[in-house]
Amino acid sequence: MHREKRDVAHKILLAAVKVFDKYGLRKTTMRDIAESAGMSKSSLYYYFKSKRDILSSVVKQESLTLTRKLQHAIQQDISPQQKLREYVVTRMHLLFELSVYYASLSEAYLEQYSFIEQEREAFTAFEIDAVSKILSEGVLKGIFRGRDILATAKTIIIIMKALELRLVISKSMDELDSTVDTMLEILFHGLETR
Amino acid sequence: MHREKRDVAHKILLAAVKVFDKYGLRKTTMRDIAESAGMSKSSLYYYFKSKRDILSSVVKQESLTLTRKLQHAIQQDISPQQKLREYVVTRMHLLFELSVYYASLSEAYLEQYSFIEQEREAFTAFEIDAVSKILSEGVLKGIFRGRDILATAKTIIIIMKALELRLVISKSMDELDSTVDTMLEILFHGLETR
DNA sequence: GATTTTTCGACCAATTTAGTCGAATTATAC
DNA sequence: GTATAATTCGACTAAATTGGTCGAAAAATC
Repeated sequence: MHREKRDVAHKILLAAVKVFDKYGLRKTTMRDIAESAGMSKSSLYYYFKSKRDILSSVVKQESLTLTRKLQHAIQQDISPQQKLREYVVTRMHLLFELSVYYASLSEAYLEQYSFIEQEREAFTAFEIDAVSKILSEGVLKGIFRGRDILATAKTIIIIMKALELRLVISKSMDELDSTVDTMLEILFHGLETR
Repeated sequence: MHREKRDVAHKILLAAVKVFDKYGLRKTTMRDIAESAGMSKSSLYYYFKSKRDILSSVVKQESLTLTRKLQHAIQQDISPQQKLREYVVTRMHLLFELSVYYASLSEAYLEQYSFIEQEREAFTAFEIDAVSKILSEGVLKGIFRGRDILATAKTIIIIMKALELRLVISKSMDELDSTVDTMLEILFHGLETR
């Protein structure tokens, strides 16, 4: 019974993602989610206490997927350059897939939800940590210059945010990958010791 | 002054298409259109008397583009098979571009608007006429079998409606084209005199 | 067949909606 | 310049839609 309750809750979240994708976060109503999940609006409230709660659950779920997969991508036994490349590419592909999370980072109307702001900050902290570690490792191995690592990490994250814009992504994924290649090429030759 | 009034009206329609695309027909509000057009909601009513009027104008405009380009595609001096191919391919590409028109054909909520129903019927009539003519020409030239042309045309239109589903289209356009090729291959060998 | 879990229709207050109107602003004509 | 016409907009309304509640009906479990 506990099992089943969780299953229904999960089904609702899947339905929510579907309509969030379709209409955007702001335009999606509880009625939309209910219809998509194939149940009445009232029943939704048996599993979630508000629309905010549903959105929060979706965001938390996608957030977990994102950080887990990013973490995994950079724990491979590869060079710091390859790690940075893996991080950037994986990050972009995931942000494209995890569309609700992406929207939560970019849609202005969400400022009303404090948990979104928290999530944004937590993710930024995660990114700074992850990129810094890659840079540190590169410096230790004599591959990257021993610059101010924190500042460098923040710069790289800013560049990634630029790449993440839907404008860039709306082209094909292959094209995106080669854009990343080019960018990383430039980035590396600025970073590596000569 | 007459000139400028039409320009503003046109600007509003472009803005409307943008937000219709973004939110869908049902979810788009006059406020959304006004914001997208960079003017106040009230001003919209100086140019259009209702949301229905705006939607109607967009649909009529796209409808004209669609039928004009389809007409043009089959007036080339090519074989009946090539004409049929041109028609199917052009139709699909256009329905993808003319997204509001596409939505107007498929979104259930629009049943409330009678002009949409009229438009659907008019387009179907256009299609039956166009495809029938291609088939007739083929029969005259001894290329297609002399079957019941109307029934055959209707069947082809049904097949096109299946291809038009966003499911198929969401793959790449190239893939779509080759799907069409394959389909037409099969279709022709059933139609041509052997 | 009693009890607990789950679903839902009816309902509510608050917000948002399409659409109106008259006054303010701007452009045009004289 | 100033009268006149074209255009914009803020304030407003009535109706529809919104997120959310509640208690009764179904289903599932015991």
